[in-house]
Amino acid sequence: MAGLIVICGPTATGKTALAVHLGTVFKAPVLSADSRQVYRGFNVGTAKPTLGEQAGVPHFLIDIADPRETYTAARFQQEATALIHTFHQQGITPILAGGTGLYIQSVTEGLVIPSVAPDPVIRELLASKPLTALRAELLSKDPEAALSIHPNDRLRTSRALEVWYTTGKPLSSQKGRNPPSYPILYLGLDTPNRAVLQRRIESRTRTMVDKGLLEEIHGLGTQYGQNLSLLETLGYREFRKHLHKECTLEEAVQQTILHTRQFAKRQTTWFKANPHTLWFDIANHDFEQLTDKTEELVHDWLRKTHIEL
RNA sequence: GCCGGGAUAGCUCAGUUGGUAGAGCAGAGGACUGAAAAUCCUCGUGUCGGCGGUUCAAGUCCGCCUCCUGGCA
Repeated sequence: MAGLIVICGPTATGKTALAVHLGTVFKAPVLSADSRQVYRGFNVGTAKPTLGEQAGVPHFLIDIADPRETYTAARFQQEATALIHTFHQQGITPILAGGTGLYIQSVTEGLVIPSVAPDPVIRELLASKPLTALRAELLSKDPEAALSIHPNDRLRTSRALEVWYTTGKPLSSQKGRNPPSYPILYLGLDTPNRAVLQRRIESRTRTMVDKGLLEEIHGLGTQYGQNLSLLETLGYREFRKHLHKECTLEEAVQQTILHTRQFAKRQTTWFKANPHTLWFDIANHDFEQLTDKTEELVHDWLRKTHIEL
């Protein structure tokens, strides 16, 4: 019997460090659940685990996509699920750690994602039409989806239509859940003290600059072209403006901090919805206390769920 | 010193012929099924710089004062 240990929480709370620590202690591989760390070349700006961190514990689902392709939640689900299955066959309980809520949920709740791959042609067509027209069309084709999607949400409206066009069936009838049967332990890192998180985000942003974020962005731009859409990613977008002389370095830093804080809030909202998560306030614990407590919890959980290492 | 411009929500500013005020950004909360570091929703009482005056009624008109700001000296 094997299970899964999830480490979730907003950005800059120390998920990576905790995952590496627990992975080392329990000899568990770490699966990253991060929609940007999957891409090769996006290292500094995504706070990707360093080679040193990855050396002690095997990491997966990092550097598995080319920046020119579009990695998706469905693909993540397939790859993560396959990895977990493989580990379980060896009696290994892996750690799934990251900040992309949808990616984690796709695995832990076994989301049944309609199997319609993004179609660039359809998307381009939909992008050219006024949103009200898309909305009206969706209301007639898939009223259930239309009513659950806000009229201003172009992205979701388009997606629902894309599913309709390619399958002839409504998106709403193709969604579902098929949760896995193995036990899952959810550990969450966050803090109600927003000032603490703000400081961590600020220092991390400045550290990224010191570690060569600007050089990384420049390199990606020359390697893949300036219209690489991934360069619009939070933290890359802002500093790219500075590289293009559209703002000062400090302005880019401030914008990044601001946007990261707003992003962290969205992550918090997402993860809060899971009632099973055991939360740890990073403002009240130093790293050692955190590792002690979580180690103990993992031990208890392993015993309780009859998981052997 | 003289002549202008300004002072309204944390910030930048709207405010029509007088009827006790509203946008963007910030902030707070929320949603989320093949783009998710994306996309989207909800939330606005503030001595309208101060004191007087005119008026049924003043952010809005008049006077004085304070503080910014541009020009001329």
